[in-house]
Amino acid sequence: MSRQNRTSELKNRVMQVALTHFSKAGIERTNVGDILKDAQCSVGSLYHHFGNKEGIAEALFIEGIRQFNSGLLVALLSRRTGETGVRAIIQYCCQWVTEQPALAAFLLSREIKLSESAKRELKELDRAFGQALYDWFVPHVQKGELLELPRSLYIPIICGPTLEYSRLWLSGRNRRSPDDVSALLAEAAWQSIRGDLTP
Amino acid sequence: MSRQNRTSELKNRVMQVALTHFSKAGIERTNVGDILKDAQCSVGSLYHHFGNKEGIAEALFIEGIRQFNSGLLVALLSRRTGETGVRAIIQYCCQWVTEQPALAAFLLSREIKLSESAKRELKELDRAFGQALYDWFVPHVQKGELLELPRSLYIPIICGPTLEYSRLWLSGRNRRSPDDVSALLAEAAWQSIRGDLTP
DNA sequence: AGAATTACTAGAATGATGTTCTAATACTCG
DNA sequence: CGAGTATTAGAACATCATTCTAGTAATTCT
Repeated sequence: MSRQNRTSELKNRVMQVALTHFSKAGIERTNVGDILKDAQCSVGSLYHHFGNKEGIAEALFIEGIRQFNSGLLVALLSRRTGETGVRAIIQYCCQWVTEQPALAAFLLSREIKLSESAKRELKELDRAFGQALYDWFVPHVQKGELLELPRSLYIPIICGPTLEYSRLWLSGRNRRSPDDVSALLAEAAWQSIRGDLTP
Repeated sequence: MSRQNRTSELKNRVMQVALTHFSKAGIERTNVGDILKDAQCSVGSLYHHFGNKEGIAEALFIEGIRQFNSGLLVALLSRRTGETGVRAIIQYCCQWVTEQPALAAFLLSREIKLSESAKRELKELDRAFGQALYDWFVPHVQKGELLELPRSLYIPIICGPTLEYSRLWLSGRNRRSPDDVSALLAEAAWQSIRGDLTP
C-alpha cells in the first residue's frame, strides 16, 4: 500500500477512535494516550497530523459539518414548493441525527474551541451553505408561500425544535428517536414558517 | 463578619470569577490558578468547597437552572390563555438570555459532564419544572387552544427556535439580540403550537 | 470560661497528561 | 541512485489539577 493510503487510513482511524471517545466522555475527559493506544498511533504521528488534541476535534467537526450540509442540500434542492422543502429539511435532520448519533452528539455539543484557521474555514462553509439555502428560499418567500423574515431567523425557526429535541434524545432524556417524531416536528416547522398565501 | 458570611462570600466570588472565565474560554481552557488569583482564594479553600474544577461548574449550572426555571414559572403561571402563555415563555427566554449572556452561554453549552449527585439533583429540578409546566398546559390543550403532543415535544417545539437563535447570538454570529427579535420568535412559537380551536 | 470539636485556610508536593524534541526511517522524485 | 521530504517513534519536558499535611479560627459543649 502506498504511503499516502496508509497515512490517510491512520488519520481516519484516529478520527474514528477519537469520535467514539469524545462522544462518550467529551473532549476534555478523553486523554490522548487512549486515542493513541486504540488507534495504534504514535505520539509523533498524531501531533504531526493533527497538531494537538483539539486539532482532531476540529477535523472531525469540519468534516461532519461538510457532510451534513451537503446531504441537506441534496434533500432540499429538488423540492419545488415551500412546504415540501421545509418538511424535507426536518426529515433529513431527524434521519441524520438518528443514524449517526455519535457524530451528531459531537457536533451539537458546543465543546470545541476552534482555532482561528478552523474558524475561517467554517465561516466559509457556513457562508456558502447559508447562501445556497437562501437562494432556494427567496422565490418561495416572494410567492408568499413562506414568511418573510430576517435572514438569520430562518434556520433557528425551522430547525430549532428538531435540534433541541435531538439534543435531548442524544443525552438520553427521551425514548423516541428524532426519526420517530419527525412528522410532528415537520408539521410544527411548517406551521411556524408558512406564509399567508399558501397555495 | 461571621465565618458563615465570609465563607459564602468567598464561594460567590469564586463562582462569579469562574463564570467569567468559563464563558470566555470554556471550562477546559480556564485554569484553576487563574480563578484562585482573581478570586483571592487558596487552593485548599477551593477544593474544600467545590471538590474540583468541575464542581464549580456544577454549582454554577445548578444555580443557573434554578434561577431560570423559577423566573419562567413566575412569568407563565399568571397567564390565562394558551397564546399569552406561550408568548410569555418566549419573551422571558429572550430577555433572560439577553440580560445575562455569560450565564446563558454557560448553560447552553453542553460542556459540563455532571457528577452522579449533580445529575440526581438536576433530574429532580427538571421533573418538578416539567410537571409545573405540564399542569399549566393541560387545560389549554383540553380546550383545544394548544395542540396535543407527546409530552417531550412541548419544550423543543416552543423554545427550540429561541434557544437556537440564542446560541447563534451568543457565539457572535448574529447582530440582533434575542430580545430584539422576541416578537418574531413568539409569533413563530405560537403558530407552531396553536390548536385548531383557538378562540 | 475553658476545652474539644469542627470548619476552614494555606501552600508545598505530587502525579497525570498534553506537548515538544531529537533522531531515525521510509517513501518520492529528479 | 541520491537528495530531499514526509512520516514515525518514543523519551523528555512542562503544565496544571489535585492531594496532603499542618495549621488557624470559629463554634459547641461541659
